[in-house]
Formats: sequence, structure tokens, C-alpha cells
Amino acid sequence: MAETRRPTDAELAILQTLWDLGPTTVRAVHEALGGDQRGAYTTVLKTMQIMADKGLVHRDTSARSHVYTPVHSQQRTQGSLVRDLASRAFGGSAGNLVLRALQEQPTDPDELAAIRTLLERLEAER
Amino acid sequence: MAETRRPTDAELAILQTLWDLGPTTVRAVHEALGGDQRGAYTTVLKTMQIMADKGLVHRDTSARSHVYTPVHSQQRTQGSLVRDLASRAFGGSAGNLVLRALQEQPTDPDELAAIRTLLERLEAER
DNA sequence: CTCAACCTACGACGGGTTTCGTAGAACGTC
DNA sequence: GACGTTCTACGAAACCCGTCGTAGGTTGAG
Repeated sequence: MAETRRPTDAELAILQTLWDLGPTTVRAVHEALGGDQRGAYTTVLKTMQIMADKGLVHRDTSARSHVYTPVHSQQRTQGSLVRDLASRAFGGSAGNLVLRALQEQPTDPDELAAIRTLLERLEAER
Repeated sequence: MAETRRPTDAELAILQTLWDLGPTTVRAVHEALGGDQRGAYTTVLKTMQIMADKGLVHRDTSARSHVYTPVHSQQRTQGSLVRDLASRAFGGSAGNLVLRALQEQPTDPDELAAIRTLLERLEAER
């Protein structure tokens, strides 16, 4: 079973745009990340190649411009990132993390409402 | 203004035990982290020295065994870690992160209740 | 055909993290 | 005072990450 390590910052930024755009090329990702202002094309290329090696993305090499797709959904990745942070900084307690997150940053009303409904569902499920 | 970087994994583990035990020595931290099974004494020592250089901890060198104290509170550090993760993986939305965290891991009833009361306070505050 | 534009592949470097071994000072006990 | 124990300090090795330059193949337009 392959070790599932945590994506690095650069990898996560790329995954973000892949989830956003759907399956795409290195070119498109590079542009989406701000083009040459933010970094060289080959930097993005190399990183995405590494990600393919690691199994973070699948790559379709049938066309000249390879097309990359995330292997895991955004939800799943977000989930493991949260679990990872919870285990490293919150004694493994996701609830603790939630409390801190709510106190930390002003959350807008829609989100608060969404959280409330989810909370009610969770409490009902017991 | 000193760059506030994110603590590394090893640093965070050490901070955890410092918050837990209060101001302590390298020895105590090393033991708390599992002693020689988990790593050499000098590894912890070196890491804590680096943390002192970075300004993550304060160190009292008046005694032969230096005594280390976290510079920032656990709350503050947890807060910036959450903000960091939110910005890297949740489009900057802490609310989004909260939703994911709640869905991700079964939270025990006490924590759910705590979250509920905090939520109500936040909604009332508007 | 020729040439510029674009693509992948590869190697390398600078910086940071984690690990540990070794050296040497301070201490306590006999 | 001698010796084992316990500190700190320092340096080095191994590894990963992010970055980019260069090389070489493919494509399309003139």
C-alpha cells in the first residue's frame, strides 16, 4: 500500500486549479496560477510530473500536451488535510479544531447557517 | 518584523508538549515524546535550539539545564494554523473548513454541544 | 523545407528539515 | 581529585522542496 503523504504547498496549489478547471494541461495550470509572473512554466511542469509519480494525479499522455486529472476528490483531500492538522495540533480532535476555527475568523452568515443545519443533522443522527 | 513561518512537524510536536507541561527542559520533552525509541536526545535538543533561534520559544539559560517556554499561546498558534490551512485548501474560508471537519470525523456529543453554544453566541453577536 | 513556437524530459542548485555523532564543559559522588 | 553522568554546542549527512536552465522532439506556418 502506497504511503499517502500530505501534498506540499506547490502541489496543493496545482490540485486547487485542477479541481477548478477539470482535467487540463500544464499550460492551463501555469496560466491559472498567474503565468510567468509567479513562476516558470517548467517549474509547474516538473511539479506535475512529480505529482504523477507520487500518484496524486493521473496523466493522459495520448496527446502531445498531456492532460492531468486529480486522483482524489477535493472533498477527500480536504478531509485528510483536516484530519492531519487535527492530529498534529489539536490532540486528534476535529471538534476542537472546529471550535478554534469558528473563533478565529469571522464567518459570514450563510456559512454559519450551513454549519447550523449540518450540526442539527449530526445531533439528530445520534 | 520577523517572518512568521509555520512551525514544522517536529517543531509542532515539541510545542505540543511545551504547552502541555509548561516551561521545561529538553530532557523532559524528549521523555514526553517517547524517549530514545522515538529519536535521539540530541535531535530534540538541536530542534529546540533552532526554535529558539527562530523565535518560536524563549529559552532561559540561567540554569545548567536550559528551560524553554513557548513564545506564542496554543490558541494563537492553532489559530494561525487553521487560517493557513483555510487559505491553502479551502479558498480562504474558515467556514468551509468547519463544514468539512464536521463531516469528516465523528465528533463526540460534548464537543457538538460546545460547538452549538459557540455557534449560537456568534449568531447572536450580529 | 525551414524556422519559430511549444512540448516533455532531465539535471542541478539553493535552502530548509530532520537526524545523529562527537566534542567538550559542568556536576555529583566516592 | 578521579570518574561516570548529564548538559550544551557544533558539524555533517540524508532527504525533500521549489526553482529554473538546457536539451531535444513535435508541430504548424510560411
